[in-house]
Amino acid sequence: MKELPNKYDPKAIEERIYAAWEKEKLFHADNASGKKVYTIVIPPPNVTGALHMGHALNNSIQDILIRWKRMQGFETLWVPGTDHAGIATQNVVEKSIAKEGLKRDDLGREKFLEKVWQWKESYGSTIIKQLKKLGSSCDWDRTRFTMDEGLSKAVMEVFSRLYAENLLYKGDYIINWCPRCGTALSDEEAEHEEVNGALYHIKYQIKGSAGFEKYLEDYVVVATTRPETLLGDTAIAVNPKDERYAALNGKTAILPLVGRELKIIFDEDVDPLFGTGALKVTPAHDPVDFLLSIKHGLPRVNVMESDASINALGGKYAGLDRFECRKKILEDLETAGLLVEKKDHLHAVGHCYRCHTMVEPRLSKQWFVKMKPLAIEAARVVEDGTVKFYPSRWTKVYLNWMHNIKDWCISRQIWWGHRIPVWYCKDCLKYKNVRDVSVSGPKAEGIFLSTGGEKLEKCPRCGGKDIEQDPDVLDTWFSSWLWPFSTLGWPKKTKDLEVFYPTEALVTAQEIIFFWVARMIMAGLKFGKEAPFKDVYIHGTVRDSSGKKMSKSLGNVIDPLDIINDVGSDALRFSIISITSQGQDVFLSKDKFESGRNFANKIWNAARYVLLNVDEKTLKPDYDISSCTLPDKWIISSFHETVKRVDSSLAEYRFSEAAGHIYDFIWHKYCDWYLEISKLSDDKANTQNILVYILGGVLKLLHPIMPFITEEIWQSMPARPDRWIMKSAWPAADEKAIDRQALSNMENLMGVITAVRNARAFWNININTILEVEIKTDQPGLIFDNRKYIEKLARCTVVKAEPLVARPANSVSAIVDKLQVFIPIGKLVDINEEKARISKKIQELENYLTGIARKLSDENFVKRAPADIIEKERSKQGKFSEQLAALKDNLEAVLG
RNA sequence: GGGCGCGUAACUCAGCGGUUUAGAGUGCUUCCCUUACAAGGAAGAGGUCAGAGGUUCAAAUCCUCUCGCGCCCACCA
Repeated sequence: MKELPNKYDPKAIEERIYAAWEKEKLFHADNASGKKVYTIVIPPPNVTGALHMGHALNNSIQDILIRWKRMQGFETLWVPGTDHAGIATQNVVEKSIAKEGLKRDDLGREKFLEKVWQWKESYGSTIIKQLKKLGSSCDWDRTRFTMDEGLSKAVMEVFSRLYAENLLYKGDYIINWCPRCGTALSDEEAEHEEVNGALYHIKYQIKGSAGFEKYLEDYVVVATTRPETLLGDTAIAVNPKDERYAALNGKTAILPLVGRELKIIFDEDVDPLFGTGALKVTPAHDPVDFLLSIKHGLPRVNVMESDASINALGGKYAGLDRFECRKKILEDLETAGLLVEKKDHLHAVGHCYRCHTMVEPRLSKQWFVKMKPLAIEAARVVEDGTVKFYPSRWTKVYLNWMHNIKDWCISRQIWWGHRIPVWYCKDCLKYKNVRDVSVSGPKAEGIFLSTGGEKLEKCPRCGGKDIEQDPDVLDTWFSSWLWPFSTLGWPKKTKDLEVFYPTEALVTAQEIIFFWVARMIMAGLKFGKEAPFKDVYIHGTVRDSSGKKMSKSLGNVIDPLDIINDVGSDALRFSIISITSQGQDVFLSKDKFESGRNFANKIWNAARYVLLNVDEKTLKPDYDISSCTLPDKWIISSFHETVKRVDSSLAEYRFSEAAGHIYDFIWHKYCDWYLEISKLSDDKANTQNILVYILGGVLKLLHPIMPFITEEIWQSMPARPDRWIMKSAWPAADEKAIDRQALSNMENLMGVITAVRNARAFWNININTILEVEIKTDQPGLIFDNRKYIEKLARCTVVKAEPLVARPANSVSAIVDKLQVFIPIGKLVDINEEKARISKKIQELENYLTGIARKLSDENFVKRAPADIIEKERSKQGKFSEQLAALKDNLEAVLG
C-alpha cells in the first residue's frame, strides 16, 4: 500500500498508468481460455485526421463498453485502425507537394504514391497515439489499415466475387462530379445544401418561324438554374397533359447561341407547374434529363472537362470555367433579347463532402455496385430485429434508405486507394482509351480480372501484351464496408474470424449510417454470412454551444487534447459522457469539463481520507453484516442498488444515466454522509472495512468511465485481490444485500438531521450552540440507538424520543415522514433582532397569498382561466398557507 | 415535398414504457477554511414542464393540432 499524493494531478498519473497497462499486455485478446467473447470494431478514423471531440465521445463510449464487459469476465476484443481516406489524403499530399511547386502529374502515379506512403508513415499514427491518451483499451497489436496487405486482399476478393456474380458494372451515367478533386463521388458524398440561386427564363425559337413574335408559334420559353448547360441541350420536354403546349407536337426548336435543332418531346415526368412547364433537356448534365434521353433516345452532349470548364463541344465558350461561361451566356442571351426574366430561386445543390466545391452532375463512365440484391437482406435483418438500433428512431432512417437504394458509384479518378483490378486488352477491344470501355457482365471479352490485384503481363485470351489496368481506384468505403471481418483475416478462414465474428456492438455517429453502417451490414451478410453486429448505438453529434458542427474552418473547435492537458482524460471522459443523453446532440463549451474535473478531485480526496486512516492489520477481505451499524447497512444497500442501476443503464446504452448514478452515490451518499458518519465510529476496524469495501466497489463501477484515476487509487488499495482494476471482477449486484428497512430508517435519520440543521440556519443560531431536541416517533428505539449521529452531525442533544411528546415551550417543529422534531430555540434567539426579519418573511407570504386570493375571487379570472391553472393556484394557496401557518406557529412558540 | 429531433429553474440539460412533493450541474442568497476535499461543506430561493384541445381516476410523460428552433433525406429543372 502506498500513499496517495495530496494533490490530484492527472498529468502525473495518466501516461504512466497507460504505459503500465500496455507493458502488461492487458489490451491483448486471443481467447486462449475460451471465455465468452465481446467484440467491437472501431469506426476507423481518417488516417489524415487528428482527434476531435467526436472521436473523444465515440471512443469513450466504446471504451466504457469494452472495459465493462472485460470486467464482467468476457474476452473482449476492440479492433483499432484507420482508413486510407482516398480523396482526403490525396488532397493533403497534393497540397504538400504544391509547396515545392509540383503537381501529381509531374511526379507520375508511382512516384506520387510513394510520397503518399511516406506521408502516411510519418503522420498516419497521430490519431492512434491520441486515442491512447484518451485511455482507449484497444488491442493495438491488431491495428489495421485499409490499405494493408490483408485488407487489400479482402477488397480484391470482394471485387472479384461481385464481378463474378454480375453485381458490378461499368457504364455511362450521371454522377456527382467534384471539379476540384477531379473525381466522381457517390450520392452520399454529395452533401445537399440550400443555395440562393436564380431561375432564368430563356426563349428558344421554333424552327421555321420568322422571329420571336408569337409565343408557341415562334418560340417557347424554358426555365433553368444552370444556363451554361444549354450548350449540351438536345431536346425540349413538356408534359403531354399540358394543353398549353399541345401545339408544339411535331415541332422542332433551335438552341440559342448554338443553333442545334432540338426535338420537342412529351413526357409525364415534366412538372407543368414548375417554371414555364417547358424543360430544356441536357442529358449529359442532369439526372432527370439523362433518364429522358434513355426513354426518348436522345443524343447526349457532354460539354465539360473534368475541371468543369467548357470543352470543345461548347464552341466559342470552350475553355471557360462553368461560372464564367454562365456569365458570358447570360450576357449573350441578354444581347440577343432571349433572356425573358431572372427570378431568385432557393434550391438544394450538392457539394463535395471533402472540399465543399459545388458538385457538377456530369455524364461519366464509372463502376457501380448493384445494390438492390444486397439491400433486401440488409433491410430484413433490421426489420426482424437481428440488428437493433439505439435509439430506435434510426431504424426508420436506415430502412428508408435501404428501400430507396440506388446503385453505388465506386470508382474514383484519383490514385490513392485500391486500384480497380480490371485489365483491358487493347487488341481484343480495339480501344485506345480504356476509360471508354463499358463492362456489363463477367464474361466480357478483352476484359479480365487480376483476382489478387497483382500486375498482369498479357491478355489471357489473345496473349497480346498491349494491356492496361483500369486507371481508377475504389471508393474508400469499398474497403471500410468490409472492416468487421477483413480486420479479422477474411477471406482466410482464420481462428480470429471464427472466435470474434460477428461482433456485438457498433458505436458510431449518425453521419455515417449510410456511408458505413448500412453498407457494413450488406457486406457482412453477403460475405461474412452473418450481420456484422447485433447492436448499433448512434450517439449525437458534438456541436459548439450555438449548435454549429465543430469544424476547423469555423474555428469553433474545442480540442480534446487541450482539455486532457487542462483537466485530464478522466475528467474529459466523465464530462462528455454525463452530458450526452441517448444519442442527443451535444452542445459543448469549455466550462462543461469542470464537473468532471471536480468529480475526479472529489474521488481523489475521499480515497485519500479512507486510505490514510486504514489499518492494514485489522482489515478483512469482506465485511461481517452482524457487526454493522445502521449507516453501514445503509451504505452497503445503497451500493448494491447503485450497481443494479448502473448495470441496467449500461445494458441499454444509457451512459449518461450510468455516470449519474455513480456520481450521485459517490458524492452525495458515500462522501456527504457515510464518510462523515465514519468519523464518529466506535468500531474503527469494522468501519474501515466497510469504507474500503465500498471504495473498492465504486472504483470498479467507475473504472469504465474514468479508467486512470480508478487504477491509480486501486494501486494504493490494501489487500486487493486483483493486481489491476482493469482486469478485476465487476461488482455483482446482490439483491439480498439490499436492506430496505435500513434504507428507509436511514432516510428518516438523515431527515431529522437536516431538519435540525435547517432550523439552525433559519433562526441564525450559532454553530457552537448545542440544540436540545425532542422527537415524537413510533420508533424511539431507532432514534435512541442512533442518536449519536443526530447529535454529532446536527450539533444537538436528543432529550426525548417517544411516541407521545408534548410540544415543548418556545420550540419550532418540523415533520419528517412519520416523526416530528421539536427544537426549543426560544432562549437562544434574540427575538427582537429576529422578529423584524421573520415578520418581513411573514409579510411577504401574506402579500403573496392575498394576491392569489384576489385572483381566485376575481370573476373574470375564474371564468377565463382553464381549470388546471385555477387548480394550480389553489394548490399554491394551500402550500403557502401551510408554510405561513407553520411560520406563525413557530414564531409564536418561540415568543412563548 | 417527406422524415426526425428539440422547446422543463437565471443558464446548460436529465426525466417522457403515465402515480407521492418535477431532478442534476452551473449560477444566485446565507452561514462555515469542522485535520479527505474552498475544485469543498451546511442550509435556502427559484418551475402555467412552448401554446391549445383530447384520452385517463391520474399527463411534463400518451394522441391531435398550432407556434418557434435545429437536423436529415429528396431528380421540381
